[in-house]
Amino acid sequence: MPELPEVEVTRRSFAQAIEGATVLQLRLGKPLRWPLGVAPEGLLGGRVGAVSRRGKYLWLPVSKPLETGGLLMHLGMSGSLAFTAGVPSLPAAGPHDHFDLLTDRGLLRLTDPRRFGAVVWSPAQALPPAAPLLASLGLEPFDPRFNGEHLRAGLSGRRVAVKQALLAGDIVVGAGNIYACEALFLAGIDPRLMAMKVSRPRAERLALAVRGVLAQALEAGGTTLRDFKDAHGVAGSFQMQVQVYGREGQPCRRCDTPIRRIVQGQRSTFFCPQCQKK
DNA sequence: CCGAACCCCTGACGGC
DNA sequence: TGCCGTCAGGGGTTCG
Repeated sequence: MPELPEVEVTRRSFAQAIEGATVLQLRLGKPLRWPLGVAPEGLLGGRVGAVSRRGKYLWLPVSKPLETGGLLMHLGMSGSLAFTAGVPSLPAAGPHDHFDLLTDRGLLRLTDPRRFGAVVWSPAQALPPAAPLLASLGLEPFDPRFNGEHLRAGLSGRRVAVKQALLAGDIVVGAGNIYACEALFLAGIDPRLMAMKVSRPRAERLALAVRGVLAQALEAGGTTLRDFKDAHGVAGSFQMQVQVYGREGQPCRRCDTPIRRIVQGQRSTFFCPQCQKK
């Protein structure tokens, strides 16, 4: 469910509140994608640092006098984080609450029905770029180095559809299924176009569209199609601005042609057959 | 190395 | 109501 804007909105909604907190208790529910990788007691007494983000991963540093590391968290398809200030002890956990970090500032709780999400301990001081999970990630969309040239270089030589190349996340991170569809619409590019056939000027447009749509979504607090909420339970509103995603059969907002839905790499793609060209 | 298929898991929804 | 197929905002792993 969460793409970069939702993850970043989540991060911003609790980073300040939890920074400097002391870990009092850690409770695990059902297993997530991978084991935590550290004994929960090992984090007790640790101090929470500044929460950061890489792609759709959150990094929550926890330092102790003798050891230091952090929690690398991913929300998968159905995960969300909630931070409740001033919780004195662990409240009862629901069937989908799989990770609770109780601190002296409040409770950080990961709820994830499908359990595609993850919380993994990494014994690193800062967000570890070499961590296996992060090693092959592309540039951040707001990194000044992410531009049309970078995108064109990343797409070159690839025989997959441009939509799938965007989703792969090794050129630029953060655009998931919604925003990849939206960016391709904004750039006027048919999602089925082979990646290597995207011209230089179109790569420029696409880079701007990717960055633009993610920025807009961020500003709108993310997209809430069904259940996204930030760490304080606030929903996003970008769904109001969506041009193609989830709009199969409905008229294109620009030209009235019915939006089409196709399947690429086992995932739905929505596009306007009139506005988006090969 | 690349690309495609498969898989993890649960819930919601539409059709019969 | 109940059952079944389909779909879902991600992405690592495996196979050809």
